[in-house]
Amino acid sequence: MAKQAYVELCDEVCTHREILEKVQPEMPDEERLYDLAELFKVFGDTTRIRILYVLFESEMCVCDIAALLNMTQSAISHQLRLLKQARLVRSRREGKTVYYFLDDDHVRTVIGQGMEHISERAGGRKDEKEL
Amino acid sequence: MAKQAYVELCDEVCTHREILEKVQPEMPDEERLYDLAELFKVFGDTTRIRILYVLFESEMCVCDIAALLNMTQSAISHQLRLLKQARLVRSRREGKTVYYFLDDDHVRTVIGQGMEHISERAGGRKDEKEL
DNA sequence: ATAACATATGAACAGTTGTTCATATGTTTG
DNA sequence: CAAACATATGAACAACTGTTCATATGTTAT
Repeated sequence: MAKQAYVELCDEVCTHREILEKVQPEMPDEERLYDLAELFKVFGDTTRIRILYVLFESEMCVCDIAALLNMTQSAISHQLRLLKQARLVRSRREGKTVYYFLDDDHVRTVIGQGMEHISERAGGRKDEKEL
Repeated sequence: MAKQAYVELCDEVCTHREILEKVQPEMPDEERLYDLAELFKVFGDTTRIRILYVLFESEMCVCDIAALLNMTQSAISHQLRLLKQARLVRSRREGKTVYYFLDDDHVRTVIGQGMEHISERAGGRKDEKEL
């Protein structure tokens, strides 16, 4: 009922110390897991996803992205800052305008895998291997 | 200042209709982009990331996950529901206990790529190709 | 049927997040 | 320098999210 002190697994029915001993050493540090979640949070917003998609095609300045996505310059600028902090985009200044572009290819892979995943939904996958 | 009616790009300095015409047809439907962001939102939480990592090793019942992560059964159950709705995990009942396991391999790929991305941070990458 | 256990779920509350608005910074041109 | 333009940023507010608590559902054994 209350919080378990150590790691008191549920009765002995379903769980075993064996699992614990197998799983725990494989877990990354708390800090890494936190950073990972922070990274995915950045992907977890429609505006930012749209920005990234736009940048798939070509580098672009802030006001263009704003125009393309039909949003205010301020909103885009705020989001670009987050994308930059997460190292998903970088920027380059040319006179008054600042061009943003994708940082590395993990962005493409991650988004690509995500797209695949949500696409499978529509497809078959009716087979449940359990009862 | 106010919202642009159509797609009025920023002056003519930086932007061009060409870009617009190139980018816009490549953009997925709003609905897909929304679903994609929703998917990544699911990855964007430490608890859920930790659950997924635990399930990398082996299927597991709710109370075991709760014990391993030192969280309440309720909290884990709520999160498992989200993971299930996102089709990242599935479940299988065996008597009183319900076992959860990873649904497909996109989970591994996505998390793997995410890990790679945050790891590069520590590494080199000091080269800025622009001024 | 009742008790015991594993899981699921609704309501509520605190903490977080995305946008807007106003304004600041930085750059170019006159 | 001042004006014009592109971008950045701080404050504030509404909307959303994760946990907790209480309780419901489902399963097994007595």
